[in-house]
Amino acid sequence: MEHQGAASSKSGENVLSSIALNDNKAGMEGLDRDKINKIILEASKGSRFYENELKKDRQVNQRIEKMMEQKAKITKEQMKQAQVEVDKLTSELERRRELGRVIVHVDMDAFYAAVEMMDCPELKDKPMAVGSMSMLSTSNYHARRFGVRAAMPGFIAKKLCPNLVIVPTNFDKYKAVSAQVREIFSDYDPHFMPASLDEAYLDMTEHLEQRKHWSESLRTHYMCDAKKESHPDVPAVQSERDGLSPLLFEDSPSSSPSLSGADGKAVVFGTSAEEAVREMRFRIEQKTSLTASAGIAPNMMLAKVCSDKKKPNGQYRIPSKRKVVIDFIKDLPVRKVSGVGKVTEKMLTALGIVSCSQLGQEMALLSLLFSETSWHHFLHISLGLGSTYIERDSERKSMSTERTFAEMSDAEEQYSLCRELCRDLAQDLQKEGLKGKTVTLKLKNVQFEVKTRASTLQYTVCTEDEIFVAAKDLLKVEIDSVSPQPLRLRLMGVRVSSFLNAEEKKPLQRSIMGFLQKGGPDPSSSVQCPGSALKAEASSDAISSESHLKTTSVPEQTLKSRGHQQQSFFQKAQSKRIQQQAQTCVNEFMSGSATTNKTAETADATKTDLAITDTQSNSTSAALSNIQTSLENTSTQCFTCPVCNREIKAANLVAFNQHIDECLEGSAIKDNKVPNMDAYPDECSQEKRKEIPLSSSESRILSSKEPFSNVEKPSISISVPAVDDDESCNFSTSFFSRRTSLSKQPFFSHKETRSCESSSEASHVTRIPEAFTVLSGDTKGPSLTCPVCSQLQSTDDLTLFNRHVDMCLNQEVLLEFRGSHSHLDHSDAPAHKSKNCF
DNA sequence: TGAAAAATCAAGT
DNA sequence: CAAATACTTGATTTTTCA
Repeated sequence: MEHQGAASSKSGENVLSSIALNDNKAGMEGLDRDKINKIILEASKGSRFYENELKKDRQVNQRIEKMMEQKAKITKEQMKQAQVEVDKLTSELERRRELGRVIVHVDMDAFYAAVEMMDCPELKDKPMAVGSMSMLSTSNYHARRFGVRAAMPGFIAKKLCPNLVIVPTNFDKYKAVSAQVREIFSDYDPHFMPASLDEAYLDMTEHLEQRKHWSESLRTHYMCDAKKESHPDVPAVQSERDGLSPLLFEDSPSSSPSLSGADGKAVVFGTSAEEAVREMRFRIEQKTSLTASAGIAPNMMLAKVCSDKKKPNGQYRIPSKRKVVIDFIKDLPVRKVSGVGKVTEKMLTALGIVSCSQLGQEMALLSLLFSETSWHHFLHISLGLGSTYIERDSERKSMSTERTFAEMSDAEEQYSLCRELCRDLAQDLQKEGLKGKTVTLKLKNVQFEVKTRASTLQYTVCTEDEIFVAAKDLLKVEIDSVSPQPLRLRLMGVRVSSFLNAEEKKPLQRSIMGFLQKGGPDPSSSVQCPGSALKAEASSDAISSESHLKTTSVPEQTLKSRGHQQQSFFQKAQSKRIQQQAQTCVNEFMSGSATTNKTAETADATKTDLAITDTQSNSTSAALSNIQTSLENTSTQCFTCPVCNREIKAANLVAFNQHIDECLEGSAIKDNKVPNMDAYPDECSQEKRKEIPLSSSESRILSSKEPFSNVEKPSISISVPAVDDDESCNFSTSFFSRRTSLSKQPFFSHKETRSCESSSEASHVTRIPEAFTVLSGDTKGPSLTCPVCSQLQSTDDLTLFNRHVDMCLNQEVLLEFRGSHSHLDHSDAPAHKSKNCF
């Protein structure tokens, strides 16, 4: 009732607040706001976008209503209590108030637009904006007079200002200019914090301390020149003529009297904070011919507000005195403070709070209505407090990419786009050498409703294929959930997060066994070529010091702490191959079947949670038998023993595995590296799996609750229902792990484990295998044996050795696909990169 | 009850 | 010729699920 509906019905302006013009920004004074809002509304009304905005607005109103109900229930007693707590915290904060630092926030004026105008002087007299017809990033001050501003779609801007020139964004250009500006920043604070390309926080305290003793010459700067150096290809516009900010305003306020000099003239700056900042801005302008605004204050929050105060091309300072700060805060609208957005503003307004002093007065109430973090934030604001310590480069937490497009309803197309996004993202990730465990898919349908779906894997990913495997599953679930209707999308995005933190990134001098066993890539060195998950694994760990070669086990603690996420190098390699194989099978099935539901996921190696049981639907069994058949087709011929490297003709895998076992027994025992195998129960006899966990649960390398199941089987399990105990023995995908628990078990099945065993739930405990070692004999001299081709390598350089193993493994992958799967009509390309998965 | 997922808010362009 | 509202990141809050 008292809460305004989506649109307030007062005097002519019934425009959604979210759509309406925000004219509190610089360059927007004295506009005909009503007229502008009317045009915006006309252009928006009835659109799906607008409808969604209405919907969101209603949601906010509901929240407000809830809040008001809560407020009504608050008792006097509660308020009193709350007030006590607020007062307590207030005096605590007051006691700790820090006024000793000089924090500066610098913000370039209409940055992108200014750069574009510099590059193309014809633009400088015209209203222009940077962006596209669908969205503007920023506009010049000319255009702002028409109400054209950042975050406004271009086609609406055109209605406001038909002559508007829209220039596409050119980030490389902005970055280059930004770099020049940052050079100057670092003269005043080497640890400055960039907030974006055109914004930064500086702590000038130290600089000012030193500056006091600087001679005049150190504070003298000259007009021009630098500009030409920095922009050799750009005509130096006409800044020489006007002195200041010719690009933005003819009537540019000359903020520093000392600046009105002629070309080449020396300008001397004083030692105060204001003078230093003025100097900095002067240098920025001389160097780039662009202007900046700045705020000087005792903390970041205030500095940020200040930099907006005298925009453009001005600066404002709040002296470091408590009283001045309080006065400044008094009438400041809360919305001006960074961190208070549209929604918070609206909620506060509903409580009658607009200014910061009102905020302070209502703190007791707010502490009862908002979360602790929220009201603490509010309290800081109301006291004029903010951070006085500028954080250095904090670690990135996520990376994503998303795209908007014309309606897309075709699933095939959607998968293909999804892959494309994964590819782009993988590229970016690899540029920074990052790998993350969580993959998030973002979808926006044509009604503008946004959905995100995430899945956290047991290991880190960074390649196109790895990300896609997870992303496509998430997508599939969504497609299935509305089928047979199509998903009608207008945006799709993929994000990777949960990067390993610095701790986990520590290379942790690992033993060669650790490397083989757990094989986790060291993300800090995992700059790998796209699509080659295998590669980096080897290189990253190649550094393991030789002195560790003899180590035969990794301390339990270490294993626990480093987590379950890691597969061994070989496990990964194998699981990858298996994955591809499975995928191919499934693809085949899918392409030949009308039932596209549910089955694909069963074959997927990395999905985390699904488990298919034998109670599944017909289509599932169909898929399985199909997979089985196609596997059988390729399973009965010739095998290469990875130990003796000979071609072995075997009737079945059991026979072949027996051969390998014999081979191994021979060499391992000889090397005296075999632990007492009897200590470990024979897994085969325990495990008679009656189900086929083709699913993702198989891919759980380790569950966090099973700290020691580190050698659990990775990746996919395409196992076959237990028929005959012996025959159904599981052929582990995990190379080493199986040695440990199954001396009788096959060790490496030719066509990669068409069946496998033990899902992560397996109760047995597998030990770190000391059995298998790449060391043969002494640790002196070249003595490394490749576990794939089984040949003694003539090097003891681990890097070289690993490279060799890599080659071996990759070769196999290629061979496999060339050979065994040529009969598949729909097979994926060998290593990676098949555009369509379904 | 706690972690993961999902949604929401906010900030910059 | 008409239609047409972005992208990236971090933080916080809410929901869900075991």
